[in-house]
Amino acid sequence: MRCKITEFQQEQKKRMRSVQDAMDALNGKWKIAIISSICCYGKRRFSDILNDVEGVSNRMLSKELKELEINELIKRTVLATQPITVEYELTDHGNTLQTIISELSAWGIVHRKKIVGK
Amino acid sequence: MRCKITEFQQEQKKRMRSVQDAMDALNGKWKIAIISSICCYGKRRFSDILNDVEGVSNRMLSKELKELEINELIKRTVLATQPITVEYELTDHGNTLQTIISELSAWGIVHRKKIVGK
DNA sequence: TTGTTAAGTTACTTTTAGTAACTTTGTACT
DNA sequence: AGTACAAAGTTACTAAAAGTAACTTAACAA
Repeated sequence: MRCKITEFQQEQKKRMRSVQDAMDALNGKWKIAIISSICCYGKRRFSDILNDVEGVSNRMLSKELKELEINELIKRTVLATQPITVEYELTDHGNTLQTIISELSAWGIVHRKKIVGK
Repeated sequence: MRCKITEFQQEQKKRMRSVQDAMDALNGKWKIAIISSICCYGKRRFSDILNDVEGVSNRMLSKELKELEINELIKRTVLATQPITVEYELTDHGNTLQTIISELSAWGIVHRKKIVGK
């Protein structure tokens, strides 16, 4: 019987847990795409994001934006225009995702070449 | 009427598309966690991954592993032990996800401090 | 003969995502 | 005055994905 967990194994457990913590905030089919839309432009309105993110519906966009707001990754601002527009932007915390998104983008290009575009 | 799409906008579109390409390969609640389990240990058996990834069921693990194999991110090897064991390891292509996973792990730690562990 | 192990699969239920139509508020057109 | 349109959603309903629990297969050990 194993009585002592190695330091290495404990490290892996921590690593696994933190990866899951990240994914809990970013799960859902559209979140990363939504963040990258907002990220690219700085500020972005509901209908702009709806256009940027191919395939997302207004229902899903609304839902995912709410969850991103709860996780303090984006900030929602209602503008007193006519008709009203709503602007979304990344919080400082949301901005810390920039490197991850850049790398995902780079990886996506390689992956498409390898799998999709054979 | 806008007749010319700016170069900047075209760049963003490409960026968005490649992010989606990446996410298409990595979607599903458990894929990233599964990859990081295999990645940490080099080679990992079905039951090991089942243990590493907290909350995943054997049904889901089986399904996600199949999809990862289709996307050529992991390699499956049946060993002639008794009872048979199956080893999973990252392909070269799968290994290119290492930096993304490390960054997700680092981000997850920061995020937990900010949101969960307040 | 019964039990155990690894790596799954099957049948069934619950949760999540997708679709399409509707809402609200003010402005512009006829 | 009546109709239409726009932005940012919401609602009711359907389809797809994920979760649960029990079952399978093959070989070996008690």
